Amino acid sequence: MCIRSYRFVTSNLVIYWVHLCPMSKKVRLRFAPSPTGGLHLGGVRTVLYNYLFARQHGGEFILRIEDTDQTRYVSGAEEYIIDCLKWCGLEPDEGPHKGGPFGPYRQSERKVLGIYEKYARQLVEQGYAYYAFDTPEELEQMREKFKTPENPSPQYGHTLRHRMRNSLHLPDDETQQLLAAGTPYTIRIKVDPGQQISFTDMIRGEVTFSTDGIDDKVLLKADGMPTYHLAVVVDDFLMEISHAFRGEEWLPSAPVHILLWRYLFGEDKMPKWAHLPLILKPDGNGKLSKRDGDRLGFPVFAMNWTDPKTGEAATGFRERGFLPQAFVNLLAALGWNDGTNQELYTIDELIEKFSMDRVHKSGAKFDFEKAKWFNHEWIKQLPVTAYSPLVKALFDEQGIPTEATHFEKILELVKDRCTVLPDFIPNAGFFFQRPATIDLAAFQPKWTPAKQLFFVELIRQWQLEQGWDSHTLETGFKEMAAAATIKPGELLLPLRIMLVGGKFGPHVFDIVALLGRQETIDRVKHVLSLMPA
RNA sequence: GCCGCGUUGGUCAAUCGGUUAAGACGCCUCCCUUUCACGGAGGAAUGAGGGGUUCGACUCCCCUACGCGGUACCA
Repeated sequence: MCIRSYRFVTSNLVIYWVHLCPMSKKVRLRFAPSPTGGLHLGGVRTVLYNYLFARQHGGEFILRIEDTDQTRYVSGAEEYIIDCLKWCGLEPDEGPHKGGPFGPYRQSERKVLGIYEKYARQLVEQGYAYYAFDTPEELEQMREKFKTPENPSPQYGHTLRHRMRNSLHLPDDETQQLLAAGTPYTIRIKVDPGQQISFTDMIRGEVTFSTDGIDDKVLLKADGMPTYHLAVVVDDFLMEISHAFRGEEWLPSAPVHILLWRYLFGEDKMPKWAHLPLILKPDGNGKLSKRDGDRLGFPVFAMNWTDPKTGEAATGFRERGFLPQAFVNLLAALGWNDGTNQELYTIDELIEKFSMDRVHKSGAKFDFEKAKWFNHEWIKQLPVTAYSPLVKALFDEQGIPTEATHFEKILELVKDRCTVLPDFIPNAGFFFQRPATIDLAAFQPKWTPAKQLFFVELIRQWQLEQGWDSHTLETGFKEMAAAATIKPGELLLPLRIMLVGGKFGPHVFDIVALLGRQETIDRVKHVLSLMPA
């Protein structure tokens, strides 16, 4: 990049640019999920904050698939994640699905290239890591053996590693023999006690850990795959990541990553870290999980997800009838605000106003009521053309014909009363097909022959009616009511019920106008025929 | 157990040492609407506890409690 700029820039500026180049790192962020299942609310929010920061700084947003655990790999999960990002409008600039200059973007493919192994061996040579030959069973025995009430989970670290089978404590020739014999091994980082490791988190400020409590994490697994710890730092370096935003659950392992940066690439090249607060379950405590959604009746995944192994299905916000604009908006607001009273933001406004230092430190309980409020607001504010195809698809699914020419006018008329997209069905369905049930009981007790007569006369009038707009229809109706000496209120409710089937819906004469002359008359006639003469 | 992070109404939250401690969701009341919503006007409801520092603490420090996260050849 520097070289390319060189040609187009005057010599004075070149000096400036070349001088600045190593310092002013291009802004590059990444979302690095494991393809193990549905994309959780918290995951999408992590994506969002990454995306907003990247866009705000004219940088790039990268998708990297961390599929280093073959036992947890779920087929289809990667495509699903990509689809979710697309639905949310948070599309990466680089990723496994579209390539880019820093590929491959799947860690399993990068592993084949020997990338991680190279760095793992380098660490061993430098004395920062070592070979460990302990089998899973041996590790289990160790944990069992050294477990005490005070220390229920003994760690493989400076206090215990001398009792284990590793290149640090085995005689050199034995290590060489084991290696030569092809004995399975892992490579573990050697963490020396007695050091303080500090770093500045963009949300939390300075955070300090002592190496005393950090174990010798496995870097390279026996199958040759890197663990997360090795893979993130190697890939963040190789992909020139400038800022790494991830969930708070990673905070405790940050010191391991910092050590790795120090040993491998230099701490000065390390991305700036931010550990995002968790999204908590609405009741009680703890991380929001899919189970909470099932239990409390709301989605936690962005889109529908069915686990291919278990067949277990989970509904998504999309299928529940959320608009992506609302989904992104509500996620942005969960843990961040700009200090004003504004709550509704477009993605462009978010890009402009988002700032990491206004992200909360503490987790937020998810409130589905508030989430629905956001959606409701977006349905009301957006022009119906923004979502009418989605609504049409919903009607199609229900087998409700929507050939009516006024489709969008109808949606416009009822959108204020729709919180999620499927709400359009009960609120607008009666425009397209006659109500399945008619709440006769609501007006039958007060029904009189005079009213019956009024409606018969009304039909006759409407057949002759010149104009067919809401206002003239209403005045005509009221005049007739006056002539019949019946209070309009006595007639309005029956009319409404004849047309929509119940006590709901927009202004009656708006309905009459949109329904059209023939259909309105037919519906009135039909109900009249149901009434005792 | 140990390590780390956190703690303002039921929930999301503003405040960055001096305010009657905003606003939103939800809830309640009223108005509008001869339906139901939308909308409008009100209302109830908050700084975990204890010590400091300070003329003054929700804001700064310490302790305690509580919660969360981590403590895997999972991410």
